[in-house]
Amino acid sequence: MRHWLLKNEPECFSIADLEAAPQRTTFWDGVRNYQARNFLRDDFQPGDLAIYYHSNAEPSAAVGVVKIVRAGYPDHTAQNPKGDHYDPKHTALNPIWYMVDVRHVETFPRIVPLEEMRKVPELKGMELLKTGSRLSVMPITKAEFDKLVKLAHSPAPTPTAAAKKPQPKKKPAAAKSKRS
DNA sequence: GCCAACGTTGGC
DNA sequence: GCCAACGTTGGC
Repeated sequence: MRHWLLKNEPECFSIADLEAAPQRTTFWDGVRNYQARNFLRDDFQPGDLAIYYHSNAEPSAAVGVVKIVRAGYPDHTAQNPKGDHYDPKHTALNPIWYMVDVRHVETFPRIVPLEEMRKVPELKGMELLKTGSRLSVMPITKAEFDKLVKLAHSPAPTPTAAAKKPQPKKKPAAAKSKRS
């Protein structure tokens, strides 16, 4: 059994949306990157667990756990010319893009922000933390998975005086259209 | 909003 | 097959 990290913008589909979905399950569609596709098509297995990560969020953070309930199969949203994820090169006979089904397992009692993850030695090796990392589907180790779950069930770290910075004023997030 | 980093495209 | 231009991602 493998462990994964799945990234999505909450404006697009948040973990709350997944929790509210029928059977608390959805297909993880719209991945249009070959490296991520290979993971989805070749390596995801039912029973695998994944960290749900909110990107472009305030703050960006690990927010929960999902379980893979169906292995990779062709992403039919690539065949919808009206959809955001249309790709004319993808056909039913020669599929290019794949998706998996995921089911909600847990919404963390405390989210683990990216900023906090960067400070945890056990998480140093994660692809997510690398500069310029844009993969939306990536493997993580069991140790990394367990550490994130443990952090999410522990109190927030108390910032030291030195680490405390005045928070710059933030504008409320503008309404965003669904990501393409 | 800015912009660095990245993947993809297309001219040659 | 190179690589510059382009579009996108995503933290800040």
